[in-house]
Amino acid sequence: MKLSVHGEYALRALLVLGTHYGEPVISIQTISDEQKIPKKFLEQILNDLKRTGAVESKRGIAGGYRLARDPKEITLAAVIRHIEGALAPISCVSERFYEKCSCPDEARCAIRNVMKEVREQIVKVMEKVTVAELCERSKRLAHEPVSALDYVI
Amino acid sequence: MKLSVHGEYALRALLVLGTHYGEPVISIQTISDEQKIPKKFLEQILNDLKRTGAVESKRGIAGGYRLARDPKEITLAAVIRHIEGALAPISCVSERFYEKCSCPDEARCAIRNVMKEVREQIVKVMEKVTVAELCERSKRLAHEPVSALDYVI
DNA sequence: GTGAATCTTGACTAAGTAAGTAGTTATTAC
DNA sequence: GTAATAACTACTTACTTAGTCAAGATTCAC
Repeated sequence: MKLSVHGEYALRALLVLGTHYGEPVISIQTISDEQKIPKKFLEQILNDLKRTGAVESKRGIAGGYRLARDPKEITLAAVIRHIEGALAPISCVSERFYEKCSCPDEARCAIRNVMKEVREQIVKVMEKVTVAELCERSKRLAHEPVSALDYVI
Repeated sequence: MKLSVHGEYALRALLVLGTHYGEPVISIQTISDEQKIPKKFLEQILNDLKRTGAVESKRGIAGGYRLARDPKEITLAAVIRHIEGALAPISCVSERFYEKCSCPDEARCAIRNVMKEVREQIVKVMEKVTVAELCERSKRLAHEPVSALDYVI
């Protein structure tokens, strides 16, 4: 049920680009430093994001990346779907990456029935949250006293 | 965000064992036939399930498997956690499989904040649904007319 | 134009996971 | 006690993931 680092890094990169939205471009180096992501690996990921149309790049000495669209219009669901594929826990309940599974009667499969619920819940959150929302949360969290934050051990 | 086949097969096997709850034991062969799961692969999975305490086995000529506990007490969450590990999409929001991630300030990480919501939603469904519930759904779905079922293409 | 900084592309690799196979051990009917 | 059946254990193969390396292309300051 896990997101790959690939997907996680993509979100982290978008968060950085989102907070600097409006500025010309941000270099890979800056993102890499800020989020502690291996630079060469990050290059690949930003390239993926570029192919999906989330970011655009500028080459050369003052080059870098920036969001290609309004951060309000980039949902986490869309990003993850492009980078990782299905959000659904099993592909027989995925709407965009549907694949038939081996169970004898898919339409009457109880597991599929449950997983459809899980999928809906995941999509509900990921579709709602945009890069803009992510940035707002980040800002809000930065101002909250540490005691108010909930740690998970 | 996907469940592995391992986890899926485990649930399918438990569904079979659940519907035959009360009977002495069910052989791997039967489960394999009923759910079209490669037999030898299924052996491994049932073995895993045995180690987690969900099923118990009987060897020899009339051997097989049966649920070790009341199907009402076996939640999908518990099964998947044992077979696959964390339900959470990233391990820094997992309660039982927590791992520190590389982000600079975990407590104030916006992505973590969102993923915590996703995790909660997943857990909510998976914790609620037990093997007994799965069997009921299966029975209910079997009796519904095909037209009432929603197909996903 | 030269050089330095940056993105771009592709191949490469090491490690881990998934899926499946083969052979072994225990139980019981006869 | 032997043979059949079924659980159990260990191993293999292929694929994916996470990350590196190297060479190339573009832009801009000077």
